[in-house]
Amino acid sequence: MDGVFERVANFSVKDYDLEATLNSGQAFRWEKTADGWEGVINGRWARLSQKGQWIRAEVTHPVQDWSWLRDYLQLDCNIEGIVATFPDDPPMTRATRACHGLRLLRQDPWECLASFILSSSKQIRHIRELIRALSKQRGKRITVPEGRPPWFSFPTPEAIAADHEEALRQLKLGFRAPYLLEAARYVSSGQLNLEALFSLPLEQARAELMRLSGVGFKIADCVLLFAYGFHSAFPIDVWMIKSLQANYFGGKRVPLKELQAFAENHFGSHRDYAQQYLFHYQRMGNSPE
DNA sequence: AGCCAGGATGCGC
DNA sequence: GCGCATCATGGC
Repeated sequence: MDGVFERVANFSVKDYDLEATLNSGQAFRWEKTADGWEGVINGRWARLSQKGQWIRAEVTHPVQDWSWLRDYLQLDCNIEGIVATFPDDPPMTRATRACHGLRLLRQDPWECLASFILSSSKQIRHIRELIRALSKQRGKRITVPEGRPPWFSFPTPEAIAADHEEALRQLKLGFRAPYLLEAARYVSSGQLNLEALFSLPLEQARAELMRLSGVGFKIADCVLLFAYGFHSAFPIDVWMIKSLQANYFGGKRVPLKELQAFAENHFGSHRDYAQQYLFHYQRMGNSPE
């Protein structure tokens, strides 16, 4: 790729729904404006918008190689092939049709881990507010175009690790404060090597994440989905419990263990995407947002 | 007022 | 092994 340096790029896309993708509970910093979606990728401000078959990206620093953005947005994934692996049953078909174009992002592991530690027992809009406040208080101010409100990078593990539980509690993190602090100290000290998880099998990567207090099966699988791209991760939260029970168990209550076993067997080799489609479809129905 | 939110943990049984 | 209370906060 030897293009020229540009601040704007346009990408031809097929079967891509940018709004659904940025607003489906996998990333928490994207904000809708009159001109698209503003957010931060790899510590830099970006604005994304979509018109039909085109996604437009605007950044503050001239870029020659846009592969980082193609990777983040997963522009090159074969969504048709993935959808073809879904089970051929009515609920899955409904969700697939309703969420056409929804993708899984490929996010930074630390930001994703920290974000989902904070997500515990919180509504999505509260998670967004928490992360906005945390970034403002502990991140660095970054360059934005003239006239745009200030933006801050997501705080590094080092910045959090140097902090104190009580100070974090004042940012309204609640019982999540010690969890985030421990995670930051594990990562910044090298006790947990997030880069190394890319080359581990799913079960080992999951076990590594679950060494952290405050990280159980569900949060671990969210990170394995949204940052690492493990195809067999299948986080089950309250929305997925509702979805699975309503669609596959006649509305009856089912123990979590049983739901996990069902998901493991039923949703095929791309459970990652099947999960996100069911989740988003469930949340569209009676969305609190 | 009580219940719920992209949960996890520690306790009693 | 299971169910249950508890953790902190905000919105309905």
